[in-house]
Amino acid sequence: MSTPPDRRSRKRLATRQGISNAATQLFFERGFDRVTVDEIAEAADVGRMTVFNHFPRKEDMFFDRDEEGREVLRDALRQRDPGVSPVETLRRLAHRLIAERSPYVEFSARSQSFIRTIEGSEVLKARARAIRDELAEVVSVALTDGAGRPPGDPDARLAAGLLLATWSVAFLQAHRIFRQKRSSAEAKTAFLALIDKGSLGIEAAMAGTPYT
Amino acid sequence: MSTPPDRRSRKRLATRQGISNAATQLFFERGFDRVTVDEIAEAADVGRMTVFNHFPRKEDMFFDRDEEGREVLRDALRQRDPGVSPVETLRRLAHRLIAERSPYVEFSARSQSFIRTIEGSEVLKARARAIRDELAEVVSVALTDGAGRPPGDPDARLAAGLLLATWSVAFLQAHRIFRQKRSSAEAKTAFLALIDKGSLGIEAAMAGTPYT
DNA sequence: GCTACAAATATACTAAGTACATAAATAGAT
DNA sequence: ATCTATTTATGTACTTAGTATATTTGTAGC
Repeated sequence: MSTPPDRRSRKRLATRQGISNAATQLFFERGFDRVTVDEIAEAADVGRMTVFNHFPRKEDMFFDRDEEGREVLRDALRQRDPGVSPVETLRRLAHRLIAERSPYVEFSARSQSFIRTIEGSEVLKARARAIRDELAEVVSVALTDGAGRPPGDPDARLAAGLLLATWSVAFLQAHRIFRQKRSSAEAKTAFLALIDKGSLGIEAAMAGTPYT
Repeated sequence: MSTPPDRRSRKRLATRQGISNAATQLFFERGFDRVTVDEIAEAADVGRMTVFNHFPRKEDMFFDRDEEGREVLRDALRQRDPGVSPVETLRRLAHRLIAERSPYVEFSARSQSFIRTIEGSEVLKARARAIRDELAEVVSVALTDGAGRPPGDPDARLAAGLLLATWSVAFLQAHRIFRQKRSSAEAKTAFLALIDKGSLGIEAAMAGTPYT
């Protein structure tokens, strides 16, 4: 979050931010598929190759903070209370994110345009699914790490898959509720209810494994 | 499965099959991304536009039977014993598919090249994820239909998401086991063990809903 | 054989992404 | 302050998937 020391890095970051900002605005205005990379380069006042230099794929300009999400999950599991199961730890993380009004679980008019932009593009939906799988991999590795087990343990993979499925359904459903009822409170309630329900099931599935 | 009556349809189907066969062989030989549509057209001895006429996207030539999978799930849930829960119905379907040596749950050298081709291409992995979501949607709709509930019910979506996550992890894990141990029997055992474990958790999560 | 229609094909185009070469800016040393 | 090495930005040319549109060819029904 802090500004890098040398000018070179600062300028590089500024260029990147400029591209990201220009791209995001255009995507929100006209939809991801109706914006060309040439237009983004034009709007950001940089060369076309510079765009691809910072963002290998067009969709990376939209999802430019996916590493943050991975970190949140890793941190939560790394610093977990040994007396609390990983699944319960992530359930509590969901409640904490809501309580702290984290932007990750914000259900508002602004977050709606984000979701609607994704839903309007097959490319963005594909990337969102890929990120979901990447997050499941992070959780799976964190689970085996925490339990002193080799990575790739089938039970860890199952737990991680079920967890991300739960979060994914809860997240999307909360956004649907907000869209229908225009109520952030109801969306959050629905989100947590689904997280709790899913977590309960996962704990049951994992009974007897080192991840309980 | 039966041959259509008129010559026109037969020829159309033959053309389609020819393209699909040529494409599949090339994909297996060199990997999906290393085969161009022009080469496929050449190999199938048709024009390039004919290829896109039958398969809107390149990846549709690889996954050309995804509708079958949807049908299997729909049928299983439609014809289920009312005394048996949907989750249990699908758990039994998994066991039946294995018992009947269904090609959907075949773990062999042949199925390995299929999986390896997918894993070697981001495009194919993306399509596989999309199909997973489509299957979840099918299950979700079947669940609400069967329970006389409006589609889009959050609990149904959660159950469907958890189910597909379970099947997906079980499927991939079974293929990993086969790759490591070269044993179809061990792969199948691992597959069913994960299906059973996941199903157990889903039943627990859904306790109290109409889907139990 | 004539007409209607559907399938196959040709041509021309758009846009993402890659390969490769070059120019400009900056850091670090003298 | 200037030279040098390195990083960043950029230009040019290319590949490939996918689309739009028109045209040809083959088949069905009369």
